[in-house]
Amino acid sequence: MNIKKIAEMAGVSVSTVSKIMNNYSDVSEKTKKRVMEIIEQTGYSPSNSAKTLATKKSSLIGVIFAGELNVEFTHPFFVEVLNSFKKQMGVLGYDLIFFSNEKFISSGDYYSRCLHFNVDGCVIISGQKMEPAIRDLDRSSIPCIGVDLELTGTKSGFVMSDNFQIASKVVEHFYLLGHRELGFIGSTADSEISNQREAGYVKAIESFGLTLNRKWFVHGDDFFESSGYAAMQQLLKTGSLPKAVFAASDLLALGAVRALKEQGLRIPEDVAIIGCDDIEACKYTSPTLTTIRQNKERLGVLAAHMLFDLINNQSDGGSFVVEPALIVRESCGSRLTG
Amino acid sequence: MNIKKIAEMAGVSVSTVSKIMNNYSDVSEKTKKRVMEIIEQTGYSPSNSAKTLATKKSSLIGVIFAGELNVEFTHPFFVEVLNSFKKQMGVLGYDLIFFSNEKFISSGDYYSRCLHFNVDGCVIISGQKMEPAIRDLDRSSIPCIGVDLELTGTKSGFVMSDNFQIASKVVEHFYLLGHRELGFIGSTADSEISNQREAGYVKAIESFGLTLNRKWFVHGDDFFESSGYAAMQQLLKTGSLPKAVFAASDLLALGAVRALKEQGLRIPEDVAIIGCDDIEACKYTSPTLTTIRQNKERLGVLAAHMLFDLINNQSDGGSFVVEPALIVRESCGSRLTG
DNA sequence: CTGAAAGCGCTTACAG
DNA sequence: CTGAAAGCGCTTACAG
Repeated sequence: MNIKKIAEMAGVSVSTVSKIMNNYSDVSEKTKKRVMEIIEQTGYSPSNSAKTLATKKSSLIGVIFAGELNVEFTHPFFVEVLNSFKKQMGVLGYDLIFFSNEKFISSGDYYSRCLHFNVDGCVIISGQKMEPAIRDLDRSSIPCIGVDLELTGTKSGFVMSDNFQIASKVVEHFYLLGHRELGFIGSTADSEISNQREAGYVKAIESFGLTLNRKWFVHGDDFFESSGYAAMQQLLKTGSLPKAVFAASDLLALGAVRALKEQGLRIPEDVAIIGCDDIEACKYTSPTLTTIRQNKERLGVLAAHMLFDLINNQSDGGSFVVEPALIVRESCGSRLTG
Repeated sequence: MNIKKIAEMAGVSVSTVSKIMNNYSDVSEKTKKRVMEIIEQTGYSPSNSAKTLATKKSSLIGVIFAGELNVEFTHPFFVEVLNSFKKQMGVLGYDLIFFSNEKFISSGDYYSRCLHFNVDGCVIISGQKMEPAIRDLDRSSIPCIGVDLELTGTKSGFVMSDNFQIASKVVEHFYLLGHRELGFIGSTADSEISNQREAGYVKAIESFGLTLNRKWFVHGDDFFESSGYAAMQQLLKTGSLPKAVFAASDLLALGAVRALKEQGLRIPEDVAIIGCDDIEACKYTSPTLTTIRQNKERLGVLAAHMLFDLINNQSDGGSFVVEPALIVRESCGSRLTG
């Protein structure tokens, strides 16, 4: 079934059918109705490739996981942002296409992939480090929104949680619980997100008038559980432990918890722990994990609307920062103050 | 940049460039080399829409989550299958497109969506219940692979874990631990997967010569934690508890654990629990959860290869069943036998 | 081994 | 309000 057959069946021209499908006003109600009925009956849906070829618009949004090849769909934070993004983008009339990295990651040529598929825009989800190829895309004329990734191109924007505020809420919570000796577990120096959280943490410690002790700051190789475990072991080896530790991700926190438990240490009595992300597992761990929740749904919805506006030239990009929330569970004990 | 410009730059015809791009043999090495160099330099990538329009092949695979609108990317089991599927499909030269349900779920017209995008094939991931629209797709000439979903069309196939074997391994484990009073927590009667696991469980109980006690069989509204919690509360209310419970998903199991703990009951001392799926959280819960691991990576890889063969007419569909593995953790106690 | 031309299914000025 | 025709960027018989 194609537009020509529909036109024949309705006894009108192809142009007229096209106009009706695209809601042009200069068609009589009568022909419109007749054609619509035929479209309805036949279940006709215009070929996206032909339409794309003619208009240079595909109604497709490219989804790019920058950096970490093996994470993608299993990353608990991004997947939730993506879920909300997809839903909102669907409402706005777009579908999502996922670029397979395998063949292209070496050349890393995301830009030509975008041209290849004629995507109307991209959402770029940050991995560990920024690939140069992402910069090319950012600088191009293709609308891009970064999630937890600062995109600065003229047709780009980004959304992220306020990492400074995240850190500040953590320090405040520790402070109110009476903890003065604070440690940190982060990812590698490559990770923008980890660095921001660390910088915010340092800043907050200082602004609360607490002593900053760098020996309690350790780093893993990524944001995963085994890195947190290794990092805490590193701390344990020094023989000196902080009273409270902020980990830059929940999985890092859970790894740290495991290392502490293995040494017979109690949480929160011996060491209080706060994670970051509020992944589902936090509720089921022992102790349940106090953490910072990012508003993933809102991040996804914002990303979708920003991208939509960028595509339709109703925005020049910019950025939105979403406020995080402290989720108090068991891993820090109860508040001492009201 | 397009094929015409490449042709001009190389001083050859468009046809020749096309042949080179598509690895036709009847081109001289000399021209081939010259053209390839120009393609390299310019970073030219042919328009997918033009190609699709001309060939009726898009190198795109449609991904469909059938049924559950809100689950999608946050479903811990499917997301891992999908990750492996995507990777393998990428190697085979395909990209993935995700249909937005929002506009179409009412009409549920997946088939016309497939035509719209000219997808070469589809992977359909089962939700709670089977939508009629999936049947239409299954019956169509578009190659489809179901994941945990029995597709029977002539151009269809499916992969799933052996649910009978899952149940049998659970019963065996309970049996060897000395448990004779076995309960079950499932999802709704709509769920094919839950039903299969239950049927397998019943069969295994009987073949082990144990007494089947239907009063210990309860069902939630879905596969999620809160359903498991509610289901266990239902059991608790009856005043009679089994010694061991198999839940059709890990989240159901975790909900059940929560309900038991709230009543001061100990796991595994008072009730042993086995879940299903081996989601990440199992390792972090208290107690850690004994479960059945489905080989998600293998399911994804198999789905990809089966779909590829179906697309290339090298197969008539069929199905693969993947063997599950029992993962022993703390929620059943230690084995009493060797 | 190379190229001219028709065709894929749309949209969009443009003419009427 | 309606339609003929060119064009989007490819591929593919076909002729040479």
